[in-house]
Amino acid sequence: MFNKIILIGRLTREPELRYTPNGTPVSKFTLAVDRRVSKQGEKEADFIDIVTWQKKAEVCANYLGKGRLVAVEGRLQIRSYEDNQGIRRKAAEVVAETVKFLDRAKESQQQDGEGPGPDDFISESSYDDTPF
Amino acid sequence: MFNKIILIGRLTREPELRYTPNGTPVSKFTLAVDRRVSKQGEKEADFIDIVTWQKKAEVCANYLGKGRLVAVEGRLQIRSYEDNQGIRRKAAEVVAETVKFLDRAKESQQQDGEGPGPDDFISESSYDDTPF
Amino acid sequence: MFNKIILIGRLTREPELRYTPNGTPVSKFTLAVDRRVSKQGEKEADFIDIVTWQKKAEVCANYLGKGRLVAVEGRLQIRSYEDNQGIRRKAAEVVAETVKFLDRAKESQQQDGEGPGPDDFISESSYDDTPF
Amino acid sequence: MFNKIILIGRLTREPELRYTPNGTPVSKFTLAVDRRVSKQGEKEADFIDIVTWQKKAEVCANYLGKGRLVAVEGRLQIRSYEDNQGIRRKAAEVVAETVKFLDRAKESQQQDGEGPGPDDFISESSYDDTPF
DNA sequence: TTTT
DNA sequence: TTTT
Repeated sequence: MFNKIILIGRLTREPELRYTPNGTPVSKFTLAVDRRVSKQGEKEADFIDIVTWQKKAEVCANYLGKGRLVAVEGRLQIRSYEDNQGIRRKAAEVVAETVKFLDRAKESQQQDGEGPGPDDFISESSYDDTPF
Repeated sequence: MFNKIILIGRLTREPELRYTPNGTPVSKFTLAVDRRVSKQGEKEADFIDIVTWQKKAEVCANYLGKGRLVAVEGRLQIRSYEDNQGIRRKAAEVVAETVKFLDRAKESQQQDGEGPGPDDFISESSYDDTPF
Repeated sequence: MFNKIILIGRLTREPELRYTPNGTPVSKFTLAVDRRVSKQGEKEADFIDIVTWQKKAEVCANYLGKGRLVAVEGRLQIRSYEDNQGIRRKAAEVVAETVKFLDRAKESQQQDGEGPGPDDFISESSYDDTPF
Repeated sequence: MFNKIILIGRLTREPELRYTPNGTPVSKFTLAVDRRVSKQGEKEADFIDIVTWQKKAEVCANYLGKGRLVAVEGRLQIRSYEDNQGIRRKAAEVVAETVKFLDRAKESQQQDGEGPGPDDFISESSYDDTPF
């Protein structure tokens, strides 16, 4: 009925971009979201899978890379499936509605020109091409 | 770094209450969070596991039951573990900081008097006995 | 860059519905959002102005009334204006993207049939007719 | 009953730090939160007042400055008061529970050593000294 | 000005 | 495995 999650964290790897049979772009990446640091100072993190669709998927794949700091707004989705050994598993992933870039790419990471920086927004409404 | 989730949904079962070896109460339940209804009107839901600690755990166990409507605010936690067949699994659960009751218990569900209703809050701060 | 607010509270009055010169429906109402109850038990609330546009505005005006419990998701907007005495004022209002009905209308409040209840959602995406 | 706001924006000025008669630190600053950029590309922002208390107030005053990028989590509070001309006014402000620094201070802004950077959190729970 |  |  209501399902909203907001995360700030860093990408643990390059986003991977795929296309569904009918050509819809999907990109996936994982966010390391640090937990409150404990008194002893050990750093712990939750590694949270993110999925984005459509134009956002392509923008993320083009401009984001390992280590980049982003804010993600979306909903938590739980999928039940069978892995290739026939084991029943559950997957939790955040379907991103908005991905905000909070730092700039390092020189070495840049692919084509500047790309969006900390003042730009990759959101459903601005890049919207969703057919639903 | 930032991890906040807000859910509204219904309990799929009675909360289960346990105690850690040192006596800390923990309660667990599952929330059915309906997704946006599709055009064809089929209802789909995400079944999201919730964990609460301390006093909140006891209040939830005492007053909540199957079918009750609640709002939960907390953080998404991803744990990695090995099940009893030695299979590596990941568990996603929401650690609740606040649980708000959005409807009243049915007559038959009430256990002891009225219990909290839609204007009461079960939160970290109001019932707080956390030692950390 | 990111601006998201989530409120649960009760309407302090009937929503008022207007139309802009070009015919866009706008409805406004105020939400009483109770603060954490203090130890002494005095109840305090924030009275927060809500604005909704388009179809949502009409649905809210048709089905909501004084005392109804709702969840609102939106963004906080600060407008600066001059009142009719020429005094510079600032207005804070929440532009609602989603309004969720969390209780049912009382018999006496119902206008036409049942209307949406605690499992229905009035949201941008479901009732969308926004031209932007 | 539930009141949660999450903002990402930049400080429009240095935070101002005061103390209540009984010595509690309070700091105030304003956040410029850019709205979705319109098609025509004109930049608009909401200027939102933030209040922080206790240790957080001092940390913000010590380490934040004009232009810094932060994430704020808190609740929206509406206060009614009379200004010094006797005009009835309403003030909207966000009482911050958590302030997260999303960029590093510029060389010239640094006051004492490094200070918190994009991986640190100034939150109720970590710096907590609240007597309530 | 305010809701249960 | 699932709630209204």
